[in-house]
Amino acid sequence: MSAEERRESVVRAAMVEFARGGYRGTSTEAIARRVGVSQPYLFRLFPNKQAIFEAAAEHCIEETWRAFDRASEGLTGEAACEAMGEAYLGLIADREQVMMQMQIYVSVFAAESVGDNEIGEIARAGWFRLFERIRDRLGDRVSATEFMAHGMLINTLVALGYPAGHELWEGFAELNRRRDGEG
Amino acid sequence: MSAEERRESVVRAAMVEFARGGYRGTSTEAIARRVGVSQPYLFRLFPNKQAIFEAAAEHCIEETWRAFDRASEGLTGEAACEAMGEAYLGLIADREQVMMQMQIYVSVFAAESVGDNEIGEIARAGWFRLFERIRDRLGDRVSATEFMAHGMLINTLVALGYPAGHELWEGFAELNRRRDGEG
DNA sequence: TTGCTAAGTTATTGGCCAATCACTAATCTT
DNA sequence: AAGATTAGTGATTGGCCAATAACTTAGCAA
Repeated sequence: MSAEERRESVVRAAMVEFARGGYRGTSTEAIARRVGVSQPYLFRLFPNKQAIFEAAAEHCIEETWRAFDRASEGLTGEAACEAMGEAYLGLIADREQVMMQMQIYVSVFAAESVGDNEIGEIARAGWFRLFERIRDRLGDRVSATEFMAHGMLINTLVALGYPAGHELWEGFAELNRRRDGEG
Repeated sequence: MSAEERRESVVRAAMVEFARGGYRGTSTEAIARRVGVSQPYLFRLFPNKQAIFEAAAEHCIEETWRAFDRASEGLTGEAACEAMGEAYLGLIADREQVMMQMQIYVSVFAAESVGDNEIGEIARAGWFRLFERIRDRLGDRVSATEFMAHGMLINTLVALGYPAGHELWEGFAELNRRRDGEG
């Protein structure tokens, strides 16, 4: 397998592992095992552990957008909003995608606390790009902000692991119904 | 100082450290240093590191509610919502309070991935209790859900470290103005 | 003043982990 | 077929860290 192909499989494996354990709680050994290569070989493909995390973070944000894009292609405004909302509910079927997003958020502060702004800049740029694309599709900033807010609530409910049918999920569903009714 | 008083100061110190580094990225040594005691003494006060994290998590959620409670005492409905929204903006002045919340969220999944449901149960119970109290104050479930969603968006913007005045913050402010106008 | 209790320390250990080094095996080039 | 490039491994190391064990100090009661 070429180095470039390997790098891609490392990024996918890293996403799964980092989603579970976070940056500090994930060993390069665990990533290597999942890829099926030796641990030292990761350091031929990436300069260090942080570079793997950054690549996984980039990939995660792009993947999120692709899911929204696919779901709402050709739509705008309220129709796009509904399509993307459904896409989000599909996305969270695997908790890992959501968890990786949250791991990015907490890693920014940790990194910046020790003087490293690199992850932060990647994350801020990536997240803002996601926001802009959503805003362009929904047509206005306020709708996009509200969409993101709902997304962040979903992330939290998923992370905390409330089972389907819990009152918190019901509350969210009711909120959506009411919004769709008004909109 | 009595053991009980020490335990309380450990919890406060632990919140700061865990907020920055997360569970795995925080050493008991760092917590002890912040408290001003030796590292092994922590294990006289708590059975293990996880117990310290759990205590800090509990404390964090309770503290959040106290801030809301103080701000909205005697108010209900829309007035309570505005008061609590302002309180939230005050809360995030120290990024640590917000970050500890997010660290709780990601720690639940990490713990449950290795078969430990304890943190998860504490976090789910604590967060739901927070939700119920807010719902009771705001008067209905949908308002509470929306309030929480906005809170989770704020958490994310804070975690990612967007500076005040960034378009994302402006979008949020506009959303609030519009909602207040309608409400 | 002795003996007890509660607060606290120093020293240590066993395990994990990122990263480096030196090496091997296969494929491609000329 | 020789030399060069590319993919990949095994062994190791130095540092960190949770937790334990053994010891110390200070107050207090009889």
